[in-house]
Amino acid sequence: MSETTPTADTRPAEDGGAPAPRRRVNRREQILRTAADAFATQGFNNTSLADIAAMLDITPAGVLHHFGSKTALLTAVLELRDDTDPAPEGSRMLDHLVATAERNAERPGTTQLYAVLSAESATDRHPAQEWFRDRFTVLRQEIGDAVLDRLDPRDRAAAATPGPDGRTPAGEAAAAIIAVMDGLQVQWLLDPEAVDMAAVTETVIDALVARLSDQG
Amino acid sequence: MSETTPTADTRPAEDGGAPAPRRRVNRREQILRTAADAFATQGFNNTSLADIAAMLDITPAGVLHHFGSKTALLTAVLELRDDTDPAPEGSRMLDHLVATAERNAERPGTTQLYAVLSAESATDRHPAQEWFRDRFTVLRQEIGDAVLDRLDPRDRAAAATPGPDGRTPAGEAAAAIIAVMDGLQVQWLLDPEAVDMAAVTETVIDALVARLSDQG
DNA sequence: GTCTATAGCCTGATAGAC
DNA sequence: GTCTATCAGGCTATAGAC
Repeated sequence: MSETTPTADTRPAEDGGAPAPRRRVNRREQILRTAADAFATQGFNNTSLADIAAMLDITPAGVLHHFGSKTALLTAVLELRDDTDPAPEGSRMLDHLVATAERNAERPGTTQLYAVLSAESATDRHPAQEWFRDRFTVLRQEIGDAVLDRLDPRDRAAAATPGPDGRTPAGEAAAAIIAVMDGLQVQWLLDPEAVDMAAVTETVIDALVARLSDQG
Repeated sequence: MSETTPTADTRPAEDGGAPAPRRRVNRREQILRTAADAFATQGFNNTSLADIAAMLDITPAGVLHHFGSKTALLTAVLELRDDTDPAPEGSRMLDHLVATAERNAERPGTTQLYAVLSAESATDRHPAQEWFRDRFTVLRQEIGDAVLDRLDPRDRAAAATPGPDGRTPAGEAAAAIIAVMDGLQVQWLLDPEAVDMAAVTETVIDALVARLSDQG
């Protein structure tokens, strides 16, 4: 996934055996990080190329050179995330989610980026619409599996059985867990003192798992 | 809350005893509905006064005449809601929430309006920030009370007891319920087939109430 | 009370310099 | 490969016509 193509600066220095100090990374990546920051704090629609350009002391067209369009820049920003967030498989993933909620409270920027953009993407013909739809589909699947993994084996079959609408109880629990995390982010961004994202996430996961275990 | 000031058209007709047919309502309200629609489908930042004006066959300035600024128009749109959504008190409110989720699936416009705007409001200095912060505060309180109301009396004290951070278990459950509803809306807007908002909302409410009952 | 004309700024993107 | 100059169009809001 590495869009991180090194420039000449990353070559070993010719004047010695020491590794090059990487004074300046690729301009492209510099723009990417700046844009992520701007989209997070202002939303995509409300951020202009001029805003981003100004932070880097170049002109808007300078930004466009590297990405071609504002939409392409957004796509690149969203894909940036995949590198930095490795999710474990199986039932440990649920613990990972709680840890993520905890970490999110320390990184308001990233939290804001996804909370704001995911909702914004639900508007007509938004460029990030497909990206978020796919992301939610994958997440529901993965977290649904993780929920099944945590269940007692004899409860597992029932939770994995689709109803007439094709949805499984485990899948619905997954949708709920994702929804709680996203919804809490908005509440927390507006009023950090009012909610404890990690604690509430954990409570909901436990409550849902307990419910899937009690059914019989 | 009635901003609905009737115009001359709503006077009883002078030519007979029959009530006036109200052919045309206040222009202001006409604009309000159109704006709500536009904000819902495009987001606030991505909607121009020209968009709204075009739907009414007037100029952007014609819109501004009635509200003074685009921000004021947004505020008016948000306050419109209060008229049409009476929430019952007590534990019946939880049933009302499930019913609301069900109704939301039939009104994509309104659903989108609040899902998109609430997240968008979490960006820097957004004009609707205070409105949504207050709204969430009130909702957490009301739904927290409703949760307490549904509990068995002997579980109630524990659920209403604040921890060291000042938050009560019932309040956290309330935050979770609101979060689930909001988060589900985004998933549903992006992929209506993938989630059943009402069913999942009900599941989460039941699971959380059960958990608050089981604690001892 | 209702709205248009117009101003003045800001937008994303193309064409082309180095 | 990196970026600036420039453009045509869109933006909100003021001033004032009816």
